[in-house]
Amino acid sequence: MAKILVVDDEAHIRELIRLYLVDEGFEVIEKANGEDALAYAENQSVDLAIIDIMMPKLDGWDLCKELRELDEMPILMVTSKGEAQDKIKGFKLGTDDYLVKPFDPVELVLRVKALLKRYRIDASSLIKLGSIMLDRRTYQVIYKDGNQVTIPMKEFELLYKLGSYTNQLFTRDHLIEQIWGMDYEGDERTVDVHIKRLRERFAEFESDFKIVTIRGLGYRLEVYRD
Amino acid sequence: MAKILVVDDEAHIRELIRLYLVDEGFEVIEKANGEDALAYAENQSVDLAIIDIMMPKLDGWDLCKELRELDEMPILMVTSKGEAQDKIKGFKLGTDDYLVKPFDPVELVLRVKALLKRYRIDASSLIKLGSIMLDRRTYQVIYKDGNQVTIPMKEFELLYKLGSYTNQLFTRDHLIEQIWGMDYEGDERTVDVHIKRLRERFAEFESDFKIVTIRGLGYRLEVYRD
DNA sequence: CAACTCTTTAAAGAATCTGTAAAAAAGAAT
DNA sequence: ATTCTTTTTTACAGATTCTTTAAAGAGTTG
Repeated sequence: MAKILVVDDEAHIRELIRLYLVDEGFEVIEKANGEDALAYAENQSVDLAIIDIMMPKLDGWDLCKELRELDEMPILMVTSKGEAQDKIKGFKLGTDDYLVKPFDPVELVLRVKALLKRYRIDASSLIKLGSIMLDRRTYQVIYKDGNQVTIPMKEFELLYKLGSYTNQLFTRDHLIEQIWGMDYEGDERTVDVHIKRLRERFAEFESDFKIVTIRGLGYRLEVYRD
Repeated sequence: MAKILVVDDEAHIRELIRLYLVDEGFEVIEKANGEDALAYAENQSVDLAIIDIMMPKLDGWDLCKELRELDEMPILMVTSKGEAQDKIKGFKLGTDDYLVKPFDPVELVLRVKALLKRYRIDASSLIKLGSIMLDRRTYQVIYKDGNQVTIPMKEFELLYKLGSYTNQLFTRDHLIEQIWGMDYEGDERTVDVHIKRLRERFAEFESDFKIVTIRGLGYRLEVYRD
């Protein structure tokens, strides 16, 4: 399920949000201030962020801006009453939706779901590639017999990305931007090497799925069975 | 490419927007009022809408609301100066972005692209030639059974070009200019060789489509069935 | 710190694609 | 029927792109 970052300095508000979201099967990460939230998002992927505007250290708007630079994720702002002016500001910064405190938690859940849908984010963190599965939460490969194995991070991310959109072409550019980050300076051939290792590692599953080279363009993952 | 609905009662604004968008390869549908726009969107699929707020009949906000109910499409609002209040209203209705007139067309294009990316929309340009299809995004041939195959780039481009305007004559000159670039120095016969390769590759689909030689002039692609 | 794994780089080796040139075939024209 | 023009076919060499390998660098762990 989707991982949601909840940033608010009031613990009871976070608790309230968490309760409702967890109930819907979402994974919730709580942070009390923008700084902690940013530090987390820099290392871990987050599918959606719910951010309170008024916060110590890094405030909601700045966090929003920073997150936007990290990744194209949907952001839901929470404002206190009487901050109308802030709405416009948020609008400009590219917030996707907002709620005014006090809000109905049910509406929060609805909006979260709508945003995930709008961003075409597939909530499940489990991907099935023929007889194996990839679990994004643990970065593990799960075999049919239930065996779980950890594989190198980059390899996992690459396979996971390709597997998230089977049959779709990914250019090396695109993969590097998505996995290594847009500021990556290195060689494009790095992708090739990881692809090679994945092919090697999963050679025995050739009849389940295969990474296909599209000459001059990139790679594509084909799945042959469920 | 993505199809964009432009709704504005001022013809010259529509014209301006159209010029820039078409230049980027988008397909543009112009409508002068909300009613016409809605009627269109109800029957034809649209990837993104650019809507002016002030319009006769059905105004921008109402159109926005109606479109939202039709389909989850990104909407870019265009406001005239001094309608600050409207921004908040639009925000609530779930507009995705906005621009204030007069705007820089280049920025419009940037925002359109950002929205399409955010919504994960990349309207692929598919061409159908009898029982096979060509996907420009991936440079691949898609067979009826769903099999996707990569063919050499130049061959693909040639077939794609011919297939984009079936039955229309293309001189070698024209093809070279379009595919190889106007600065291409090489021999015209190169086209012939690629045509030969295409004919060979798709020999089994002769009853679907065929590349016909027009002696002394060039080539033409005929399609025999849908 | 030494051993380990993971990641990246660099470069050689493979595979594939592309353009050329020339021979063969086909189509017009005389 | 012969000649001329244009297209098709063939084969190959050069160019481009991908794969593989090996080794260095970075980061971790005992």
